[in-house]
Amino acid sequence: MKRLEEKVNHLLSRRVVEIFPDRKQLRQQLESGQKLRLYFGVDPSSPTIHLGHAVVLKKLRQFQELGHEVILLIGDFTGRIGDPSGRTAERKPLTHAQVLENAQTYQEQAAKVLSFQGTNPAKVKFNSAWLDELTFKDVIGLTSHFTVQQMLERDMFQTRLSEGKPIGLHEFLYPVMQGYDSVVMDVDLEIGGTDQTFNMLAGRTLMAALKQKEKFVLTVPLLEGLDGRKMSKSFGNVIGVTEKPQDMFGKVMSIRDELIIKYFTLVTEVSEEEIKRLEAQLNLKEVNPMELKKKLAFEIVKEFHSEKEAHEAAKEFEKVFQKAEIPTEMPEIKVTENKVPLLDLLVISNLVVSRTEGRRLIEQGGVEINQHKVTTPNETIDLNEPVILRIGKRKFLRVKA
RNA sequence: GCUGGGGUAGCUUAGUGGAUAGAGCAUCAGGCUGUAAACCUGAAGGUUGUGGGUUCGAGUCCCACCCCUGGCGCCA
Repeated sequence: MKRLEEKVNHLLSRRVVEIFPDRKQLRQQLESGQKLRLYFGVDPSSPTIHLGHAVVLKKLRQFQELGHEVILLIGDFTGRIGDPSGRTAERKPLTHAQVLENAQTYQEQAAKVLSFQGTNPAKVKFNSAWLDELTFKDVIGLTSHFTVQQMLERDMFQTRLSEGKPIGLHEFLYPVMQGYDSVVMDVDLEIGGTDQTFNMLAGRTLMAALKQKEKFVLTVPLLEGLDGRKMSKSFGNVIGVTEKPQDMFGKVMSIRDELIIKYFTLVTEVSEEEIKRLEAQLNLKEVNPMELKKKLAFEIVKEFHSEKEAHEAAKEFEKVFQKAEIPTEMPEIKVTENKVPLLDLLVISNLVVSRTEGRRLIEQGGVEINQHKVTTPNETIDLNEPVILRIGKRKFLRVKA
């Protein structure tokens, strides 16, 4: 029993921001040994599951390991309507085929963290299964459980109201839809990022009204992306869970120092005591943050790939970026001529979109051939021997005749 | 029905009828570094919502249309 208490403690502390209605009640339920049904809903608009999602998935995984029933809900219906919480007005409606395809890759990606096999496999559901079936009458019935005042409490709406910006009526329906998900699946708990708090709480309202039942809500912290803003596809600052070890390692190395500890806490399994120790070292400047980041990158690659690949990625990183050597592997193209103008080569190989861009990069000193900076744009390359092209810091290409 | 604001780069926007439409953020490259961040240098990015008109000359003025949007009225 002691062990269960410890696990529950851990479950409800790390990677947790808030618990509704309160932590104590959820703790009691969990300690009683009762199995809960819980879910996390993802928006299928972007095909990548990134480390931000992984934080939530890890929380689900913990519940899964304790024997609770976990559901990954694909918001395919919601995805087809468009997301109101951003001001991204237009969002291409997804076709049914696209949704299925996304769902497939979602599950594959989520499988990096969650288990979909074995004794207590996580389930995948689609909310179109029930949302498509609702009649207008049903919808009105659902909305009658909310007041406009409740909806307006939402920060986002308050802000827009005071700025005189529009609020679409349909935007009030999103929380209602999400809430209905909870009711249909009859869950005991919903987990999501703090940005979803309002929507998840709407589920509590509906659950109480329609099923006279308590639904817990647990929020996890949002993970900042490479540049410190919220990790989001539209900012281009994401690290995908299925990215190649090399890319993953490199991207982690490029996060700002202030995020190191947060990343350790949220996306690795390094113990909290160890993290505290690292944080102290960092604060006392006993360690070069770069070294710590290498450890972080290693842990993350290990987490999503394997220890072996993490070692390799670390080695490769040191080789290419710290010792400025040539990577062991790189893409390769073959050309038919023995002598090719450099600008043509850059365009053919898709390293640049136009000759102008290629010229610019060369003039700025961003192009190397066999580790020598190219200085003149109108150079012709002799391909009797294969050459190695480098554009910027990261792009390499081997060219053969 | 009445009325106000707006549409210029991926985003936010500046721009008296007068030169090649300018800036910040984001992007890309270089420098400094630790592939950090910040900073410095440089670059790319535009059919100025659409179509007409006036003019030597229109982002700017006129007309029509399209799109976004605030408010009022109509329901006591």
